[in-house]
Amino acid sequence: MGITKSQIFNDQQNELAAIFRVLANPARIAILEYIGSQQACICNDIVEHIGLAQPTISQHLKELKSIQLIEGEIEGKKMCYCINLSRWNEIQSFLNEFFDNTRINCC
Amino acid sequence: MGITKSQIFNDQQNELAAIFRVLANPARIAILEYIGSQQACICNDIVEHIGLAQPTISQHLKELKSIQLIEGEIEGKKMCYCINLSRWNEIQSFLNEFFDNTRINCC
DNA sequence: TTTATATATCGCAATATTACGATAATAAAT
DNA sequence: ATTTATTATCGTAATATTGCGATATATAAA
Repeated sequence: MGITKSQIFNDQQNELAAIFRVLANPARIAILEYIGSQQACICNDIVEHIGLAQPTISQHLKELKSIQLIEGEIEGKKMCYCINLSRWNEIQSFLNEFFDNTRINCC
Repeated sequence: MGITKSQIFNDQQNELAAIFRVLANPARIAILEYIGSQQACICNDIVEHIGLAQPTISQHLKELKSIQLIEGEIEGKKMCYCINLSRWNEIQSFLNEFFDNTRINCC
């Protein structure tokens, strides 16, 4: 098999897992930290800062965009990426809800 | 290549990614939610509740144990799993730190 | 219009993950 | 001691992920 059986889980569980999956890579963590620390967040700067090949970074940025964690704005021939703050906060709350609701009984 | 280049990232980034990786699966989310909702958390109950094969559940439990999110206690021939509350809280704080520290400037 | 620069996409190789059947290991019950 | 019940491990097939070279695309500069 090898494929996650997402049909047997509910939307909230699948969405949580999807968010965690995007965050489950040190390059993407590093990219988010770098974007968060910069005023300007030019794609090429990210490539140089992280130390992975440009296509690799581009792919990671695409994954981060897929859950709206970051947004890209065209600036001439450059691309300015930034964190989507409202989505950032929304995801943080969503994760905290999961941690808070699950922290209960047992043993 | 296909392997994550963890050498080029720092410990905090790698640890964050490792935690997110364990959480990045709806079956493991469902297992955690189920364990959190029960007083007793017998392995076999988890198997029946989730609806995946017993070896699959056992493997997921192993992953959750690998980051100390849950603990298993032998009770006769049964196994009682429970959430490790101090680790649970520690991880929640660690993730919040990441979200809080990264939520900055840009655009 | 040609050239240079910046980013995205394609295709592939190397690994990692998910799921499960078969089976081993363990402990209670008979 | 044998059987039964519960959980773990092994091996494997199907897929997913990571990373990069080659290349396409797009815009600015010359």
